[in-house]
Amino acid sequence: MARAATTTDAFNAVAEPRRREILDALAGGELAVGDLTELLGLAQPQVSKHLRVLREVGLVDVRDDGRRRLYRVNAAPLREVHAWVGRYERLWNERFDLMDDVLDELTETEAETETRGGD
Amino acid sequence: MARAATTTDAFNAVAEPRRREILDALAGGELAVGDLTELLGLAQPQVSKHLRVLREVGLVDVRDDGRRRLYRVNAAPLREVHAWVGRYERLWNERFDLMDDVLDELTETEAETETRGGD
DNA sequence: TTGACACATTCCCATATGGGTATATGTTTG
DNA sequence: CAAACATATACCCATATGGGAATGTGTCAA
Repeated sequence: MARAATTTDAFNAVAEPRRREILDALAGGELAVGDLTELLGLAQPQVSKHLRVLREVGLVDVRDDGRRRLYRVNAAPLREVHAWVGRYERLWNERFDLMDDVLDELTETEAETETRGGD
Repeated sequence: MARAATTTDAFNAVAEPRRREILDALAGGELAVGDLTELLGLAQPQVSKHLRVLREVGLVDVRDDGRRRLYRVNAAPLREVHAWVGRYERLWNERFDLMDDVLDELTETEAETETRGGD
């Protein structure tokens, strides 16, 4: 099997930096494809393709406006991502507590070393 | 260019469900590779390869214990993910508020419709 | 030292990717 | 209608993937 499709879920869709940029841009409100190509400095077909992926996982909605298509964010699929990552919030805090302990120990060790006159 | 490497960052590393399972398993504490293969029902080489990816993005640390290798979570790299997704929390809530509005409107419409005696 | 054990690495392969470029579809204007 | 504009799709390609299977590396026991 190969890597899971980018359209599998929000996790995969959002792993691509360009798609995160698109969502960030759309966070301010509806934008047309042309606006996005300009903002991202990316060619139009690529933008359209990224938007397709985002649409397929439900991260954006489209609306027709004459010959343009206005895209807007639908953050709902990000809830799952947020929920999963959120479960680790406690862990990375603990991690930093541990880090502090280690740093303290290092400081003590250095103090001892200096007392002994170096290695 | 092809898709970004899974070892590029936590976003990409965590897009793979198996790797999320591994992290979930390790959330309870240190585990050896063998424990993980059993828990995930995945072959040992595959587990080792997933662990390599997780190591390369700093999501796990290793420790030697005789002929086994104990892995533990290091959630720090998930902070960035959490931070990015977190910016959309307000948006998906707004989204649900809008949904509520829509539902209200629908209810009203139905009420009218019933008053008028159906469609 | 040999064998058993635990894990890492290598090779093979079908697959989807993302960018580039060209072209199709659809809409507005003249 | 044709031309211009906005967007979507199709195609080509180098690349990394993740699983399967085989093998390499290092550690413990007899």
